[in-house]
Amino acid sequence: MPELPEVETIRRDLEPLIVGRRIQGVRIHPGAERLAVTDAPRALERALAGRTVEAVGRHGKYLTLRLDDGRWWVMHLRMTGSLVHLPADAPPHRFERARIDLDDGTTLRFNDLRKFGTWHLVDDPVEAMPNAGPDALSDEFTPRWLRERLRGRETPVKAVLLDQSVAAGVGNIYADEACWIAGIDPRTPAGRIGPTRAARLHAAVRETLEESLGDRGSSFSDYRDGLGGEGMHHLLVHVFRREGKPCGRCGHTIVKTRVAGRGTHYCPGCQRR
DNA sequence: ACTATGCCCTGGGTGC
DNA sequence: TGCACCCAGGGCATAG
Repeated sequence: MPELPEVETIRRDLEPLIVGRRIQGVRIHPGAERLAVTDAPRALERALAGRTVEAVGRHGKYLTLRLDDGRWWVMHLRMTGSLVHLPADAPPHRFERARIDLDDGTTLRFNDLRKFGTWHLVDDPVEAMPNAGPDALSDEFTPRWLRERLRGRETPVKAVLLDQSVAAGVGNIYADEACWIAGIDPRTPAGRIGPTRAARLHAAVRETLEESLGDRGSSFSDYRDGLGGEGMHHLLVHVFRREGKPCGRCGHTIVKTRVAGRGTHYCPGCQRR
């Protein structure tokens, strides 16, 4: 599942390889028509052909490619998507859903087992992400902002962390990790998190995202970076998918439960309500 | 306004 | 070995 650290790794990998490159052609493969959200597949392919990539940005889990006609190609990889730079003659991955040919003889391959990924072609990136709040690594995501968004809510604190209007880019892995770092039970009603713990949680969100980014993300299953390689951070997580194993801080056995409809991992020994 | 649930999708794992 | 079933989940739509 590419979350903020994974998408940022892809962005950094691809930026030097595709900025200034002209798109020779785009092909959305049969069966992957739903990838194209804003236009029909053939119309999207036509609109992208001939454009030059001017910048590669990111907001939350969205990749944003600025084109030379002023429009934005906004991609979301959802759970199993990847975007890999390869030579034109490299064989397709088993789950290749689309292919982009560039003017230097290289390609980008959009691979996506579950076909949940999306492409938008828009005048402004916000059109593709109407509910996106501040990026979790931006200056706009502050302890005060998080505290305000937690206040008065009955919903579990983890559900607030997963809300992209609160902190864009946090997904299931890093929500669990942030709660562990902060010593907070992910089921805790959000309104019970006071200013001190909110500040701790804010710092924990930043810490887990930055640590993972330093390790080029986490490759639990399908995630690959912009060059097709794996991240390292899944080897260093504290709780995510570590149920049955000992907590590195207190030694209690990590458990798995369900919170906000998502598999949730925490340590009952040192994460408090 | 807030909260919970279902939908999309398919490979991999489990149980019989 | 084969087959049916269930699970994973981001973002959105819908219902209560």
